[in-house]
Amino acid sequence: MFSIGELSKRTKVKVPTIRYYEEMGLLAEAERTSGNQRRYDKAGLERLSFIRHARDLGFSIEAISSLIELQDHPDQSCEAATDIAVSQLADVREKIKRLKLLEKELTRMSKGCDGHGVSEDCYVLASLADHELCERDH
Amino acid sequence: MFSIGELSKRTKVKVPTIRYYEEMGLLAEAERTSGNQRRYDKAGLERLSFIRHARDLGFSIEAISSLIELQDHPDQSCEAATDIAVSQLADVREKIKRLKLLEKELTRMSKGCDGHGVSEDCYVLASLADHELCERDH
DNA sequence: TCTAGTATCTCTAGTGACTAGAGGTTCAAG
DNA sequence: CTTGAACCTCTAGTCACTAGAGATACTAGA
Repeated sequence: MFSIGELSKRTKVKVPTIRYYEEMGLLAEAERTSGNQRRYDKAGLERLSFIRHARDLGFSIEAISSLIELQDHPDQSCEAATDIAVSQLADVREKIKRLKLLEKELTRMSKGCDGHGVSEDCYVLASLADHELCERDH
Repeated sequence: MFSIGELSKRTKVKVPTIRYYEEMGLLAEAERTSGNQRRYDKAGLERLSFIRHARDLGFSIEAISSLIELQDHPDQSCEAATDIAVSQLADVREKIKRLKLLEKELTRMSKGCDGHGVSEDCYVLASLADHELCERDH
């Protein structure tokens, strides 16, 4: 059994975040000492690691909730879990696509001005003001 | 002179968002009719287009504030503007890098399970529970 | 056993960039 | 002059935390 600080150190999840996850129902309510402090065991550590890993991969709290629900019912079909992962993957791909367009546009803008002139002639500012200067949608 | 609804239509920025930008100081306080409704002119339209374009490119409200400040002083050096653009570009590149790692990991996970088994054997859930199963950092 | 210092507790409020809704007023067309 | 859409302000909610206040608990050393 270890304290919330110890759990925090081991999982690299900040203490207030752990409490927040408990409040959101991702973590079961922890056991308490006589002085009302939380105490965790291996199961708690594993669950928090799971949550942290999923968050790192960009899953929402809601999605993680569903994943945990599935984890707690090992006999149920895991279709929902793969669905969530696949949809998360689609999401990530969409974001990458969008960011690549931004990258192109920002690169073009930055190259257009060396920063040594005055605002009036700045290509960065001109590009922002006039969308026509952009090469493509973004 | 046109109404906030008209401005919204022309810029594709929602009405409450326009009011929000005004509150945040991005847009100057609009003139009002005798009945207290906002009225905009070409300058207002252009400024909002600028803001919208910058937001589309992922600039923060704070960054846009600085850019507008520079725009309002055409005689000043535009170094700060290019700095902002370059840092935004670095930010976007960083995000792309990170998302690509996630994409790889999520692809691997999704491929590992067809969704037809039970949760207990689900590779998606197993991967989330055990970081060791991942190929690389993310 | 006492004490000092760190860790923990709960609660409230703030972040960014909006979005939603209530309840009331103004505008423009017919 | 009426009707209905558009507008007004204000408050609160979103997501996933983060920060801070003020109080209590734990733990290591004297």
